Amino acid sequence: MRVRFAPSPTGYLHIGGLRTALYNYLLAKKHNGSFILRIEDTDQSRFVEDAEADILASLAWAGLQYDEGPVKGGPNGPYKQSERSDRYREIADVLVQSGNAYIAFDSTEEIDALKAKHTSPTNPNPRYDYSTRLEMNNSLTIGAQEVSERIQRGDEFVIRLKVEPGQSVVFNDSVRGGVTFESDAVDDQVLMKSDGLPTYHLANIVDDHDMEITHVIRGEEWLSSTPKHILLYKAMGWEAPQMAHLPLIMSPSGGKLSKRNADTLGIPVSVSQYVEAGYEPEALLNYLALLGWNPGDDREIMTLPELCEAFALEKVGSAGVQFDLQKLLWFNEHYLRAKAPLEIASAELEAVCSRFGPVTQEFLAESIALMLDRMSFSKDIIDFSYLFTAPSEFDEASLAKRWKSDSGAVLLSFCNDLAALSDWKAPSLEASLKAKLEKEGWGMGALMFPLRMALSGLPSGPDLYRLMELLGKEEVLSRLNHAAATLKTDQ
RNA sequence: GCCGCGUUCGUCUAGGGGUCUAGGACGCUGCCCUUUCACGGCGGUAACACGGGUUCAAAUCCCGUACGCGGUACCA
Repeated sequence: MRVRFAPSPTGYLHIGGLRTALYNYLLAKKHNGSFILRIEDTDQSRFVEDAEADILASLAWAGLQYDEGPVKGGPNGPYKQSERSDRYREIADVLVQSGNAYIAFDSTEEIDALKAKHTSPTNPNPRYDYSTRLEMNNSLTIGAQEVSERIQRGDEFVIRLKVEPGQSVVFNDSVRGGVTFESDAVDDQVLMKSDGLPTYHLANIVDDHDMEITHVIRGEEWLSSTPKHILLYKAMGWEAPQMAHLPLIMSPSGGKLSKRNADTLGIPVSVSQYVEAGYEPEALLNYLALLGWNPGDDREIMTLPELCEAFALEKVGSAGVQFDLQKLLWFNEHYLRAKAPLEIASAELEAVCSRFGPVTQEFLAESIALMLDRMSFSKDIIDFSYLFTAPSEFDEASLAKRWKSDSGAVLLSFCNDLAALSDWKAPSLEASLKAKLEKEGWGMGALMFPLRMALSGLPSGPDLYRLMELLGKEEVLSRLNHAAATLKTDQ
């Protein structure tokens, strides 16, 4: 089994593209096959300079390693279509020689004129096909002599697929079952553009054949182009690969998840945006795998090897799927909490230090261990500033409600107990606090709230004893004294 | 317009004639845990697009309608 992911460097890798790559990867690995990466850069006008680098970087980030492809190479290279032009030209010539394709000289103006002529309310999009091609300037209507003269002269021309009407093009799709198109509805697609480069349709089938691709897994937007590809394989006498068209990923507002409608909903569409936002690659992959596929049981949290093991094209759904950022977030939180605090700390150390000054990796790891249950992304740790510096603001609403006139005095009184405490560990701190409550006859809230407020400036947060242990005696006493001094007269 | 594909809780889905008073997950929500919040645990909420068939029996098969999506380029 050999599959390929064939993105076009006309933009950064799209989240839907990553899912297509993932499904290809999963199928290949499931069957011990090869996963090939091919760059389809045949459109010079839409070429984006750093798109290819972004595609490679995004796949690497996701951990989808390809067996053959650009940079890495392989037995069927090159893996960039711009470097395979001769081969496409060769095949195009074969198709013209065999009568399955023809040369056309029509200018854009002439084609526009054809369309204008045939446009009517019942036919809003006239095609260049069997019904109109004899009205045009092509090797079907011009003598062979003149055709070669015009080519000699340097006239621009394209090569079009000659689609004969009256045939049913049938193919089996692994996701959708049998699909039938009538050739009457297929136009004489351009195969070679006037710039000498192939269109997707030609390059794609030539490469898939030459690279011995056995399964084509791609987005549903290609479904209606498939009859052209089937016809092309037939014209060349090549066996077509097994087809599988994946359901499209839709925006919650409807339609394809495009840059525009996703951005307004706060949904990133480029993989690089997910990298930047701090998503864990395992989370994105796991979420994407389940977007249109399921393992056939109730499992949801699955590692890449588990996904490979369970994957089957037959379990891929055929209806479009809506992207749900909230569920992705759930996956992300799950994977984040499964990580070692020290590992997260090493990733975030630089950012934390540059914001708050020197912090040791050990201290950061302990802070993360304390905060992990309330983090969604590893970078969230930086938002808990009170771990690294004394609070400069205190939540006014809860202060007004719960800071009593004696709260400052309560804090100072407890400070005396704490100052005498030698074992600065959470259990001792808890024992000390409870002893204080008992001795003074205070309720839990009378001390807990002022304490939390003084230490973090917030009415809620992590376990206080552990927080106090983490901050250390000196820092805690300093914050308590400061709060008692500054907050006492407010109310 | 034409061609193609699709339609089960708000979302992702299980289901493939009787086991469906339709299961799981996210979300939302109640309770428990807890100094608080979060995490976690236990509950709740909510769906077979519609209309005809076929059948003893239909979410499941067939037809039609509606709706959605894709395509209709010298873009991929």
